[in-house]
Amino acid sequence: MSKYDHQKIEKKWQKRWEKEKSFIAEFPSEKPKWYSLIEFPYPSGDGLHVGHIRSNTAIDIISRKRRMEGYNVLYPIGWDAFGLPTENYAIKTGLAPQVVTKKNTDIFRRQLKSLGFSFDWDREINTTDPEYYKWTQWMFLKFFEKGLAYKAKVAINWCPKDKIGLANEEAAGGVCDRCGGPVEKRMKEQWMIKITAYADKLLEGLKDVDYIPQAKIQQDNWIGRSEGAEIEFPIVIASEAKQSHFKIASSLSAPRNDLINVFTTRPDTILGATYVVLSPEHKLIGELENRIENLADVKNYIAAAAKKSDIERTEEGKQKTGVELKGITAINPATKEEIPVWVADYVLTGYGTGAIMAVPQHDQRDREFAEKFKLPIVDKPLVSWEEALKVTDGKKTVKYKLRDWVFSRQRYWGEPIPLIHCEQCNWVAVPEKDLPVKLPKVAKYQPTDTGESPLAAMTKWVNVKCPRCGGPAKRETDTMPNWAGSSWYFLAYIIRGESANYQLPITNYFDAFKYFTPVDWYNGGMEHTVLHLLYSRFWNRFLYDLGLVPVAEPYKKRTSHGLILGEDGVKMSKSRGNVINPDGLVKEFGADSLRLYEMFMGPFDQAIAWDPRGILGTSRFLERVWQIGTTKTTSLHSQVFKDDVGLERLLHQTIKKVSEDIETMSFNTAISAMMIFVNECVAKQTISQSVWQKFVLILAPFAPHIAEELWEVLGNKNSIHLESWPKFDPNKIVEDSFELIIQVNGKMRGKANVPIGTPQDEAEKLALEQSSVKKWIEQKTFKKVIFVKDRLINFIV
RNA sequence: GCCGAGGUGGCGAAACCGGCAAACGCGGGAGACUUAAAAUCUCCUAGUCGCAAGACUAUGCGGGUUCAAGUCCCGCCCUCGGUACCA
Repeated sequence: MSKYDHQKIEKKWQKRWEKEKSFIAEFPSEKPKWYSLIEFPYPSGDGLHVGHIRSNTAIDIISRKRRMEGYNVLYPIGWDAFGLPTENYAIKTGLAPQVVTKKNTDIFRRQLKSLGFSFDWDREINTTDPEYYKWTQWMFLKFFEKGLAYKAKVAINWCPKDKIGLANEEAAGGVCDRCGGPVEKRMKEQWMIKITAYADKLLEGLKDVDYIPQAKIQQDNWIGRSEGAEIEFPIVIASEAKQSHFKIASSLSAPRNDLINVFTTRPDTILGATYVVLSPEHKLIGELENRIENLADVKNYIAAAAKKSDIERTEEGKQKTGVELKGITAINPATKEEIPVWVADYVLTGYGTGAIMAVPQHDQRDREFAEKFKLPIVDKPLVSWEEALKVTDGKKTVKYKLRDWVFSRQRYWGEPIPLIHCEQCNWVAVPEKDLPVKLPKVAKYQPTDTGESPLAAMTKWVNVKCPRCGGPAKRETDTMPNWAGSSWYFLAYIIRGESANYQLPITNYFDAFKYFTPVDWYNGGMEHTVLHLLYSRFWNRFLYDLGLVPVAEPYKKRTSHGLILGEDGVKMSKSRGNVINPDGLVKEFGADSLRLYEMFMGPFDQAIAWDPRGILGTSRFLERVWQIGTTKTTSLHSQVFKDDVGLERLLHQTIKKVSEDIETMSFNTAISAMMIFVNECVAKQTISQSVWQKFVLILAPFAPHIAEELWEVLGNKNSIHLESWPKFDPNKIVEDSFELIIQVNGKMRGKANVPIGTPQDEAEKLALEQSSVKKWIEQKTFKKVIFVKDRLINFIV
């Protein structure tokens, strides 16, 4: 009896897989394809997180099972390496982000390989590789070319002390996380991408995909399509003659400063509209400035609102704030009544028209506001939509919550936006032959104190000739958001398999796309189910509309894993000191034990706290498997065993359970079923080889190293991943008896072991023979007997 | 606030379509083996009352539907994810 030497055996098989290129996806191939995808990691300086292992193992299990089922599996890996943490590290240490990224990805690669994931390492990608971002830039230029990229003024977080723009995370709670000072809002010109033009397509696409329902709902709600109406409320200015301003707009298209255009999803409630509310950023306020009698109050209020984020504005719950615009009123176009106009930050600029008609009788928020400021709440009858629109001259419109994508960052560590600004020609695309526009080396990674990216200081790099007219021009110095590179990476893996340096043009890869896409199963975190998923669906849909990719929806199926929290039940973080380093666990218990524990620890889709003792259970389980596999079967090779019907039945039940549970990601119960099987084997003197062999096969996707070794011990020459997935025999899983539950008035009073298929009359007879049942029934009369076949009998007395 | 998910023993959890609540594992207890310890193996382990047979109470809280509710319905409370520049 020798102990299982995980260190030696795991290394042995990892070497062999690498040498034999066991997990390389082939193209072209006669086999059916299977494309498994995990969200490629951000290579942070902290090293691999145990959470990565959870998601990677789950999809590894599915990928390995699919190979055994005869598929040509693509399960790729790469690095989503642009982003803030690396940049901030570079700012602090002066080390180039390129160098830091190289170091971090080397660590991640070694760690991932030590866990035996069946990745196709030949297709490894890195979003910060200029050959990779050449494509990201090329695709951005397609958006530009099609008029979907445009410039607009957008509010950013600005620290007036540090003189830099801040990410939302760096400005949490309205405080700069560098200096602790207050953060302001500042308007800045940014590149935008018109994702809103795809709102309906993105909604429709959801109908055809197999996402977990909450992911679909989140996407649906985020896009937030709502049908309503725009209705214009004429303005009355107290200081002027009222009559002259009492008019309905003749043209709805031209913006006018004597009307407030509101958006409502409930035009039918118009008779109850008792005031109008503008968002603090509404431009009418500026235009009517000299007519507002309490201008100082209004300006104070607007300044205070500017300091809050949208979330802060609305989350202060029932404490609504606002200021009336004194001297200005509006006319309800349906009732012709003069009603007050307020400014309040519960109305958001970005949604609808930035102005609402308040109907406190029908809307909770309006009611709270009205109650607080003693505004009238009237109960007027509803009218039909048609009537409302007719009497107000309003028009039906569709609005979306979805806003356009802010695509600029004033940062170094991102893809340079490949545009050049020329005084004569305005914005001009960098010609395809000049891509990629590489990130130049800079001395400082800190944004400049005008809020521009550090690239702006590279005058040599910035000043170029206009590609169109040859005149003096300047490069765009903004870079792209981290979302850019991850929006199309599932295509990059396919390209990378055909061309190591991702040669353009994209049309070369259409056949490979046709074979491999869509991704058959994409797993990721719930934290990505809105933004990343939506951005990449949009990006792919855009390429599809250009005829460059063959499928409209990139991901056929989407599932989500739960976060792994620290032992203390909170998110793992360096500062809390609750981070688990997988290296030590792999060394002490082995990759298979760790993989198994992470799959066994709880339901895959739920957040769970790390239990440092939990791995002991799966490690003991594997040790038992090893002992059985090396003593109870192999030493008795040539012997003929009497069939053990009970164990064979359990084997087939286990194959069924494990096969099904993998598909529903119920890995914890699959492992529990395998434990039950192994516990049963422990009690046996000998186990027939044919039974044991099948068990090793179903264990293989979970614990591939030990399974390979035991497979070899059984006398097999080929790797276990070349074998077929075992099928259960439906005839062999059937039990012949079951425990009948006997209830009286719904309470369990007895049990009886009876054959499957026992009819009601027999069950009744058997039940009433039991003294423990009888005493609850004696001297009472039956009202009813409920009989559930092969399960229970319930006497109502 | 809004959108989404969750709440079951000392702990992680299981429970198909409404049908024995607590499978499997961790921890704990007792025993075997051992000079001893570790490892391993066997048994016990929701709570209360009871000598016992057993009875009662239990799935965040309060109601409801049902022969029967962890599961379905209504109303709350708490925790987590997202909230558009963390990824």
